[in-house]
Amino acid sequence: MQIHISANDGVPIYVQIVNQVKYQVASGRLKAGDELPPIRVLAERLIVNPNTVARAYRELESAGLVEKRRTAGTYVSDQGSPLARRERVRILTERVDALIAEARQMDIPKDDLLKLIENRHAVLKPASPEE
Amino acid sequence: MQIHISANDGVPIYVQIVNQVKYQVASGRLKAGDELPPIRVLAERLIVNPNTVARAYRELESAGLVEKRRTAGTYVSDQGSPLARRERVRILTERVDALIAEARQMDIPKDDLLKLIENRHAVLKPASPEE
DNA sequence: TCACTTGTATTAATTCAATAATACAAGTCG
DNA sequence: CGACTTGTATTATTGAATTAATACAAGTGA
Repeated sequence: MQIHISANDGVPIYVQIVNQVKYQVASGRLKAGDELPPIRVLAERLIVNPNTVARAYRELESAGLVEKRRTAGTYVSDQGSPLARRERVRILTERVDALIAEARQMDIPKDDLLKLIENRHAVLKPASPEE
Repeated sequence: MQIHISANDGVPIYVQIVNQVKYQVASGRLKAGDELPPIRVLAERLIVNPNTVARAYRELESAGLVEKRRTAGTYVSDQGSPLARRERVRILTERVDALIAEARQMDIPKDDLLKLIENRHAVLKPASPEE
């Protein structure tokens, strides 16, 4: 599993790890059952404190993307499972609610919002791995 | 203009001010041309440093919601003006882009996202002032 | 005009999230 | 069984964001 950290992004290291794992799962480069590197191993590779990787793994677990088997490692969970999908939808729902609230504050009607999403979706066509 | 600050929200004071002004403008309680309280007056009322209010006003200005007339006060700008609307759309576009990126990472198709927004919009029907 | 009220700028203190240092707990698997 | 490898917990450090203290600048409008 390849992960790249850029130091001065303003983006916290643990978030960078989370995002890259998420992307690799979504893109199929990481499949259900695949084992992630042990915390210490990845930490050493990234020249980062093990706690930082631990935090990333913790977030990934609570997002339903991976499962931790105590002393046996961390594994990509089955994304097709109802539980994993439900978790993803739950998280996305939070984001959507925030967006709707903001649109309302701005007095922008729902239909305009939907149109905006259509447009941006078209513009942002190729989901690029790098940010 | 009534503004309420809750101390231990985790939400920065200046953000609370910004949000409440935004909401009052969106809801029509503040209209184009209305004058906001002078920085010092609002600061005293909220028992907060004038700089904190100044920051809120600065953000509101750069969001296109208010206009500052140097020594003559701060006024709600005309939200119908193309400039104000363009600014609001610009800000909303950032949020939308982030949401789309997240949905993609989660491998949730556009149509599901749109459906989710429709649903949440219905659920969240009455935009409540309090959060 | 010119005192007063407005927003601005600069610097410091404080708070809090992110990261690190270090030690602990526990299941695996030879 | 028991050493090893795994994730966990606790505490400290650091750095950035928030808030505050204080002084400045400038247009208004009586």
